[in-house]
Amino acid sequence: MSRMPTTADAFNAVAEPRRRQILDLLVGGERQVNDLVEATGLGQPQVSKHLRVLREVGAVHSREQGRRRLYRVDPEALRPIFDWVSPYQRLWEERFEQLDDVLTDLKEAEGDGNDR
Amino acid sequence: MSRMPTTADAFNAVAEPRRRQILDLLVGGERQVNDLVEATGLGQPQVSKHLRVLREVGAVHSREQGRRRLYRVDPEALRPIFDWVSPYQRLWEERFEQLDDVLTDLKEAEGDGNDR
DNA sequence: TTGACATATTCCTATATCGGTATATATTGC
DNA sequence: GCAATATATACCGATATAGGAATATGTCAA
Repeated sequence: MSRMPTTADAFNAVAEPRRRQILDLLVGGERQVNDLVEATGLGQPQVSKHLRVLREVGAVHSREQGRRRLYRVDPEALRPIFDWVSPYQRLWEERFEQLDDVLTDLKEAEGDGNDR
Repeated sequence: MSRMPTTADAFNAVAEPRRRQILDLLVGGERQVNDLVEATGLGQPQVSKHLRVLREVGAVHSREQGRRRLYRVDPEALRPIFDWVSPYQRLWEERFEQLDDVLTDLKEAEGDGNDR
């Protein structure tokens, strides 16, 4: 077998930095494709293809307005990513607190003359 | 060009569900490879290869103990994912609040003694 | 030393990608 | 209808995968 398709889920779709960039641009509001082409510096077909992937995982939706197509972000599709990664945040925060404790202890120990 | 290597960054590394599963198992504490093989049902070489990818992006570290190798998770490597996705959480929460407001308004419009 | 155990690496193959270029499909305005 | 604009799709080429099987490396124990 090969690697999982980019359209398999949000995790795969968002692994590509250009697609994250596009989503970040859409956070500012609806945009048409040409806007995104200009903002990203990518070719128009490339942007359309990235949008297709994002559409297939539900991360964006589009609405037609004459000959242009307006895209908007659907943050709900990214929730599984947030849900998965959130517990790890607790871990690195705990670790930070432990480091903090160590530093506090060092400060206290500094009281008499030990170097460093 | 082709798709970005899985070892390019944490986003690509965790796009593979098996690797997320392995990380989730390691949250419980250090584990040796055979443990992970049994817990995941994957083949031993597959697990070793996944661990290699996770190591290369810094998501796990290993320590040798005799003939076994103990792996532990390093949550810090996942921080960029959390940082990127967090702002989107606000968006879907806002949306939820809006929905909530709508529901509240509907309730109020309904008029009389209904409990929540 | 020899054999059993634990882990990593190599080779193979099918597959899905990504960018680039060219082209197809609408839609608008004259 | 025709040219111009906006977007999507098709085709190509190079590449990196993921699982499977076989093998290499390393360590312990009798």
